[in-house]
Amino acid sequence: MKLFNSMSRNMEELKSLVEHEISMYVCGPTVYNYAHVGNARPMIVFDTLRKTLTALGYKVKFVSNYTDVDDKIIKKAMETNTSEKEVSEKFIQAYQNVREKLHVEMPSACPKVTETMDEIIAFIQLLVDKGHAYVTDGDVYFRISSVQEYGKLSNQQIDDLMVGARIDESDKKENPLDFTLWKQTEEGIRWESPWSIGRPGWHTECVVMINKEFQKNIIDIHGGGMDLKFPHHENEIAQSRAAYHTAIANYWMHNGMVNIDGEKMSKSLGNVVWAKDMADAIGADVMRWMMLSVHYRAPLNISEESIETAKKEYQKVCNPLKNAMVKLARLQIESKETHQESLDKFMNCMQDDLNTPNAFAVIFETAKHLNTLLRSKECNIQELVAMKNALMKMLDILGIFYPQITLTNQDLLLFEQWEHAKQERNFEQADDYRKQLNDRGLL
RNA sequence: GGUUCCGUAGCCAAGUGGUAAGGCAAUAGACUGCAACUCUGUGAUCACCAGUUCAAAUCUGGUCGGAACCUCCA
Repeated sequence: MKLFNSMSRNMEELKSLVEHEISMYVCGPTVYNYAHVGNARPMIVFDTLRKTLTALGYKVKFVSNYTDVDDKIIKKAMETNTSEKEVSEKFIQAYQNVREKLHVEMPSACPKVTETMDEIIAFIQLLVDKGHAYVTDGDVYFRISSVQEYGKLSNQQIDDLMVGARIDESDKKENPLDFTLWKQTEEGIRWESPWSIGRPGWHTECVVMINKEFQKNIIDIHGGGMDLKFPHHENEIAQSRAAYHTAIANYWMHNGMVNIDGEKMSKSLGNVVWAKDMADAIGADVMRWMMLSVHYRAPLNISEESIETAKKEYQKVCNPLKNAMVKLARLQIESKETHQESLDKFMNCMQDDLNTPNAFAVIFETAKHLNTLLRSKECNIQELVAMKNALMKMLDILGIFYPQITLTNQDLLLFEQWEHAKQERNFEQADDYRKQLNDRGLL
């Protein structure tokens, strides 16, 4: 498996820490609203990576967090006159629903900030003790200057970052780039700590959760959206370096952003699309199809046209699959025989940094092969079985579902009647049978 | 201002040194009782300029155009 590592900006062969096992973590959402289609992309991308690795024989432990403590959640709670817990619980549930809807396998664990508070406080204390963090008026800040290689992931020089850094409340910070580990607060949900009553900063939770969930200071893969590279992931690395001298993960993966009709999705533009709405409107399979038909690192533009194309393509692949299933069911042939060559070709694409566009080309090729077999007079049944099974396995790895066909005795009879009627050139009758079969979803 | 990425047929999109995958659309055929499904054929020299090389879409330099991040958005 080759992966593009954002840290080295190079393609690298994946070597796991433990043979045949992969530990991976993907930054989850702040649960103050529904998941939008931008949130859906990392869900689908990393779920596909997980499925691919599993297919390659790895045992994958996949963790993704929920940030359930944040200014936005507090704001929402105050606005709606509820508690932070009610807000976060609601949207965590909504997020889980979206996962389910999109055929995304549930993570091995979904830690929450509120349930990791003791560890977070202990971790901050560790940083303070080691001199990597300092306390000012009840706030705790990370001391950027205390670690080497700050800026390596995002490939930025500290001096350059300084130029763009926001200079406010800097009277409290030694350096404008120092980030908050703990913030003293007067309102909203808050916890007692050695420094003040307050809340943790955003960048600490992921490091702590990784350490806690995996019981390790370093994991194989850390993923998230491009926009998290800086400062979030950079800050995670800084903290891990400070505490444990590791970069927290060996491979950093970042998915590209989603645009709607060529524009960035944002609240101000008013073009935010909720993942659940799109899934309901076009179906999970078409949605996955669309998202995976572009390489995960490239930006993805969603438009009416790209949706229509995905729909047609998905349909085009399902048709021969369904026809093959019907044909084999009528012949009462069941076999697990798989066309290994096609499957290997597909897997090679997937192993090339998840090159799903090329993988789709193999899918189209396989579908065409099926069609050719189906329309030939002397259909090679053995090959039909093998190609059908190969195609199903490919779609399984992409998390794309397809029709499942099981024929009842009545269905079998209908097919025979239909064919008989056609032979007799009784087209009225034949069309009636055809309609019945069509209604049963068998044509 | 800094960093990164991108510009391939009408559209989407692979390929990153050896004479341009795939899909959608279009078009011409074929199959078919009709329809649907399906099959076959047809299209680009890769933004522009200069250079390196026997050889470049692929490397180098420049120009033009677009995007993201640097401001706790995946």
